[in-house]
Order: sequence, then structure tokens, then C-alpha cells
Amino acid sequence: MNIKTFSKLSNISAHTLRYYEKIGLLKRISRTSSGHRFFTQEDSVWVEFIKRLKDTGMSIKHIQKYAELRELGPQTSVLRMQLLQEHTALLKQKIALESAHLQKLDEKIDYYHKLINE
Amino acid sequence: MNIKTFSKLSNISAHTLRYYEKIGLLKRISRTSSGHRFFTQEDSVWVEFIKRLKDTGMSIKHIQKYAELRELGPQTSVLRMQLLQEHTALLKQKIALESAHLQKLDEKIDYYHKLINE
DNA sequence: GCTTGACTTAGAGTTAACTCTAAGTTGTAG
DNA sequence: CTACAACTTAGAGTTAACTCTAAGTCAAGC
Repeated sequence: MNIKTFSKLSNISAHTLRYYEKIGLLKRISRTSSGHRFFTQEDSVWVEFIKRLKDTGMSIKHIQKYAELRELGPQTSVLRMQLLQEHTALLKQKIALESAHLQKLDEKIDYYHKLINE
Repeated sequence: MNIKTFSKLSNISAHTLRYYEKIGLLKRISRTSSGHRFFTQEDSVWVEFIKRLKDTGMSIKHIQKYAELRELGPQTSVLRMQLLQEHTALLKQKIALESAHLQKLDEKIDYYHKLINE
């Protein structure tokens, strides 16, 4: 599919897709004979994975690192797994912190409730 | 306590504390006779609350709004409660999304494990 | 065949939230 | 009493991650 269609599908602007390619998040995007980018199902899977990393707070720099390892093929599996493990460890901490904060905020809301109903 | 002590206690730089005062996150910080800021236990409680909001993804602009309402006194309780409720609703969604992502990432790590042990 | 869209490079602009600098004054702790 | 710290205003610089512009070429769809 072309960049416009892929942009809609992935919910990432064409500008940003070109930017991601430029900075090395997307590599080996195939081209039509005329030079237009041609996105495949595989690209879609990869982009969804990038979004997953981004949505869980991984920086572009770290995603670049992962993308580089991916580029090097199967012999980097252990390294990639380690990166993911480090990331999920942080993510677990983050979720735990947010959950604790949420509880405190809910308590504060309860406090307001009582305050108002007096 | 003075700004340096408070900075250490709150883990926020003196620069940032002055910045927070300037943009209206911190109001009515008392002063010594010589004009130096003098932080109290109450300020500490408020700053911890600000950190809670920030750590859960609330923007400075929204925290400013909350701080303004707080400044207006008890008659804004309902509004403040509503702001908090909106925030916790978003936060719950965010935690749910992150948890779903975490699960997928854990699955990918499992996949790598199997790949490596073959 | 015309309009809309994709391509390129290079670089400027944006937003959030700081973070720092300068320059000069005054205060405080050891 | 000396060195370090706090104060002020005004504005510049930083980082991340986009986001957009220009200018010109070329392609695709109706």
C-alpha cells in the first residue's frame, strides 16, 4: 500500500513515517519502480510494535537501538530480548507507581465527596 | 526551611521550584524578613500532590488550573473533585493500555526464550 | 491531460517542561 | 568576616519528538 493508505491504517502521519524512516526506525521500506514507498503487512506489524514501545514510554533512541539489532538478524535475539526485559521491568515499576498514585487520588476524591455531602 | 533544604526534600531543583512559583503552581510561598523563600510542611504536602499529578501524566496547564481553583478556597471543591475524576478516568485507561502492552511484550520475551533454547 | 499526491533535501518551527545565564544585590552560616 | 547562598528580571538554551515549509520533479488516477 502507498504512504497515504498506510498512514491511515497506522494512524501515523506521512510526515512522521518519512521521519521514522530517516532516523532509522523503519528500514528497508520497499519502493515501487517509480520510487514511491510501498508498505507491506510486515511493515505494519513492525510499526505496531514500535507504537507499543512508544506507548509504554520507550524513547526513540532506545527503539533505534532495537531496530538496529533487528537489522542484524537472528544472532541478535538475545540482545533484543534483554532490551525488552529491561523495558518491561521499568514498565512494571511504572504501572505499579501509577497504580499507587491512582489509589491516593481516589482517596482524595472520596475525601471531596464527604466534604461536599456535609 | 529554605529553598535548598526544600529542594533536597522534594527532589526538585531550586530553579524548578522558582519556575513553579512563577507559573503559578506554587502560590503564597512565605518569605523571611529578608525576602528569602520559607517553605513549610504544608508546601511539602502540596508539592507531593503536584508530583503525583505530574507522575500520572497531568500536564502543567491542568495542574495550573487545579492550583487556581485551590486558591479560590472551599467553594471550588466540586470543580476540583471533577478535575480529579476526569484525571483518574484517563489514568485508569492509561494503566489498562500499558498493562495490555506489557502482556504482549512478555509474550514476545517468551517467544525469544523459546527461540534461543532451540 | 489535469489534478492530486509522492518524491527529494535542507532546514526552520513547535510544544512541553524545564534549565541555565547574566548581572547585580543582599543575607547567612561557620 | 568571608564564602557561599538567596534574591531579582529577562531572556536564552535544551531535549524530545515531531511538524511543517519550500522548491522543484515526477507519478498516478480519473
